Amino acid sequence: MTTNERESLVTELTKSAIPGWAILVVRLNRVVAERLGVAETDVQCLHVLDRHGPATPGTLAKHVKLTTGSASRMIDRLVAAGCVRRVADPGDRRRVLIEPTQEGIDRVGEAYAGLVARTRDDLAGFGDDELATVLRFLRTAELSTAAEVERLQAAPGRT
Amino acid sequence: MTTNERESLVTELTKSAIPGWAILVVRLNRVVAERLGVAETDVQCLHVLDRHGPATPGTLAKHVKLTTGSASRMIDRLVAAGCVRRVADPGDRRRVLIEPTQEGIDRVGEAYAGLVARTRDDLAGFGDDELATVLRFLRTAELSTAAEVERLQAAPGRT
DNA sequence: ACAGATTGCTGCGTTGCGCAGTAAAAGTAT
DNA sequence: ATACTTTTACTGCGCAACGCAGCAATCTGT
Repeated sequence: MTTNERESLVTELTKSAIPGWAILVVRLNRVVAERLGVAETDVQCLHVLDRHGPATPGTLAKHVKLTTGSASRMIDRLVAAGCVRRVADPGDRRRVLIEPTQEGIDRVGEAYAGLVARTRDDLAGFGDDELATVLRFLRTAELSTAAEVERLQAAPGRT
Repeated sequence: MTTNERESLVTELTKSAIPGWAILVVRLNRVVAERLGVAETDVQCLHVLDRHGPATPGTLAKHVKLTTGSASRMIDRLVAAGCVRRVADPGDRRRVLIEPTQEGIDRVGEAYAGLVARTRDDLAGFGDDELATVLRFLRTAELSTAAEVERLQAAPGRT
């Protein structure tokens, strides 16, 4: 039966392939943080800035799941590392906008250059429609993962 | 030109889709660790045990990129949390094998049950051949990421 | 103008981690 | 058989990241 073959494919994806890659993604994050000389959370912060543009410390704290106090320290580290810069918000003088410096952008880009090159090589083995399929999968997976993160954070106790 | 379309696909994958999902994977790891009441590294250890079976503290330390001393503490935490158990190796009395307990397996399974369910729903929107494509991509990505992690760890300074 | 909410920033304690050192067991050479 | 080296896992110690609680500055609504 083809339904069994499909089921085994789905199981292998959810139980093996996706977790298998996820383990390495977390580990890569750790190695990159060490290389950049910042904490793991700081790397996440840089990614958020890269994807969503400048943000306030409070917004960043929510994105990387930190308290505002810890976010202040995180920003201190990133400023000390020369990766970001604090900019006063002219409209609201309480607010401070965090934006990446060119040096920070370059440093992150260099750290991931090797992986990007490898990935480009990998993708050469896929057809155009296959690339579209992979992209579609990644987008949906991102949404589902985001939703699950949100749910788990909201859920108070066990289950 | 179709080569430009393909190039934009590749760029979107390497610069947006893959990092976008990776951010959430790291964040999910953090949330799951909080839920299980252990450190983030401990969750990685549980994944390694789940994928490769029982291992010694030294092996686990290498897999999660920790010193043997820190691995001892990590195992202490996991034992205290009821997730793993120390078993003496009869062949080599120096060695200790770490194996997950049933409770640990169940706890981890429950933590990821929601995401697995969502992912299964997502995969329902893909054809059989598309699932095979996604699986193939994830496997190659896992290998490339592993190679890059290895390289970055081996590389001493900048670059 | 006044009260309350929002935003970001500091002490303090907790905890995870690396480093250095230790003990026990296995391997190896004379 | 004995002595030396290697391997494996486990402890003090210091450092750093994080949460919590509190604070000052600023904005907003009446």
